[in-house]
Amino acid sequence: MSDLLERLRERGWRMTSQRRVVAEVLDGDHVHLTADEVHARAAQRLPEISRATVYNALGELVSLGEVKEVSTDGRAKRYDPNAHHPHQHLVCSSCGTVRDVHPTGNPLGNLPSDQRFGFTVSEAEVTYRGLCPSCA
Amino acid sequence: MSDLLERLRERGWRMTSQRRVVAEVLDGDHVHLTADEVHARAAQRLPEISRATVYNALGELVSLGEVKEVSTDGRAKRYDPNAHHPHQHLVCSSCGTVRDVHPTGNPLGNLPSDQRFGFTVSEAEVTYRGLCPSCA
DNA sequence: ATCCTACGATGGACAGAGTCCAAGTCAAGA
DNA sequence: TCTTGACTTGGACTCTGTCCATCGTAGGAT
Repeated sequence: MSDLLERLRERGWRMTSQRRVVAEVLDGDHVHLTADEVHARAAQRLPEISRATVYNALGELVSLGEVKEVSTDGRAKRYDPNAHHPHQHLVCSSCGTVRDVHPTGNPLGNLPSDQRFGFTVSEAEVTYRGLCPSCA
Repeated sequence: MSDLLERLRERGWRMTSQRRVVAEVLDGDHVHLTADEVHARAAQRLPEISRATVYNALGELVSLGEVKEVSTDGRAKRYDPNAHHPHQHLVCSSCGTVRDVHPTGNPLGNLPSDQRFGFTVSEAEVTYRGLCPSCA
């Protein structure tokens, strides 16, 4: 882990204290923070950091493919740094907790060509919903 | 089709002109309108209808299980009246168009119990993404 | 057919998430 | 150390959705 900073530097991402803090907050496995949560954690280390900067940094990390945007409900998007390891999400319908899961099979394979309607399909995103142990 | 009104009446849904118009706008297959789009279409027939009323009606239709809420991106939710026929969605990453699709297999079956982490999993939602013919 | 009343509609204020912009600041190459 | 283009800031703004007090009306009761 924690080679996120490393990779970003190698890719020529201009490093500022704000960007470093955002990347550090996101680094790790099973992290699914909202932009506001990222901002709150970043602000613990760098109190003056602004929301706009956090949104900018997150947007760039997404463009760079280092972080994935996940919208599990209609509420705030979550940012998942585990972008290099394909996985799906299991979401608690009650409290919103998110777990990374690895289903069997390839979801893209389940869409026959007569169901693609001329689309160039590039991705299949599966969201499992249910109640987590604490909420059940 | 168009027995949506019928079903609602049978279920004792108090019928007002506003609710009727909302239900009529939503009736049909392959309809995936946002709340604002529903409001706009409803307002063509009933100019004074308010946004709050549309949101109320949509919320109730969802509670009644007659309409499904779909959040394909982080933006506005879409309302899918095709709730009685299980299906998944194919979304254009560029223009946001949504198509109903019927993949093979049962997505819930692809999540082995050692990947459920104690959750009571009740639903699997698959979103295929790609470019539609016009955007490709 | 008319009356009652509880349920529904209205619209304006409010809230949460996210974007935009002009002005100030700074990382990093020369 | 200097320079400059890229980055940051904070406040205003947009979009989506919710809330609430007040008014209107569907539909059962008479």
